[in-house]
Amino acid sequence: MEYDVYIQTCPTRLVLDRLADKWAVLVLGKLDEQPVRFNQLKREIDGISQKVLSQVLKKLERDGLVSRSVYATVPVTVEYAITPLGRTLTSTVAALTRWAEDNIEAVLEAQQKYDRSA
Amino acid sequence: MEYDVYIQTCPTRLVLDRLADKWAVLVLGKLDEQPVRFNQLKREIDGISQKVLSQVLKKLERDGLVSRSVYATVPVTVEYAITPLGRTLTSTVAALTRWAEDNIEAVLEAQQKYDRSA
DNA sequence: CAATATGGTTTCATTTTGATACTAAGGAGC
DNA sequence: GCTCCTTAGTATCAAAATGAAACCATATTG
Repeated sequence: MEYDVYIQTCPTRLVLDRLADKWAVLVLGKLDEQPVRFNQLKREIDGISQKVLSQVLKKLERDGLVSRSVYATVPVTVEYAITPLGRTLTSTVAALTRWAEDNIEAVLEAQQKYDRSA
Repeated sequence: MEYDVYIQTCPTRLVLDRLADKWAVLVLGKLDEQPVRFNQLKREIDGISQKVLSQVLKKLERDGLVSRSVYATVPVTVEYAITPLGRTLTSTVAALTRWAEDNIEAVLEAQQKYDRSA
């Protein structure tokens, strides 16, 4: 197989575009812990809008990374969970958020140095 | 320090937003192999525009992940290279592209299944 | 009878992105 | 000496994505 993300028309490019997204990373990170309902996700991912959360979940579901279950309660309950395929990805996206948290101070320092010299 | 990417105003959120980006991932992946010049990057990252490449490189440089060296040749040579800080990140972003290449078929299958049932 | 909760969709203004053209400086070919 | 090519970008403008807010149906609570 000749898949290569560096070729624009390669389908892997579309997948990378989906995953290399701030909101997708945060959603997958939350679902990795446990299944979560729509509004709970919205509350836990500070700053995400309903529209974007809805769109991200729909795309992740379409890609087979997330499953959606509806329960006929009142009001309706919709629970999102990670799939086995999605589970193979979570350690990678978790590494991204961990890197950000571990190296934020070095990054901020570099930014200040850059801004002073400019 | 209480850094948490799930808080909107946390500086780590800005870093995640920078890294969780298709173009940044592809640029870092190329620079991980060796220093590369501007137009060579543009040629190797199929589909990137000059403007976006320029912006991404500038931000990565500001964050201390990439260094920029200018040589007074004719025409001028500008070489971009990964920094030690950037080097601590490349294995993570490489894992992202590798996941995309390894799991693309499962994703495409999930998409077809989803589209058929809709 | 109004307020709150569920999980969304719709609308519209603002941002971001991408495609294209343009810059300047020098070398190569004719 | 004229034209084209290369370098590494910036400027411009249309198109697409995003974000904030309002709206929807349903049903329970106060």
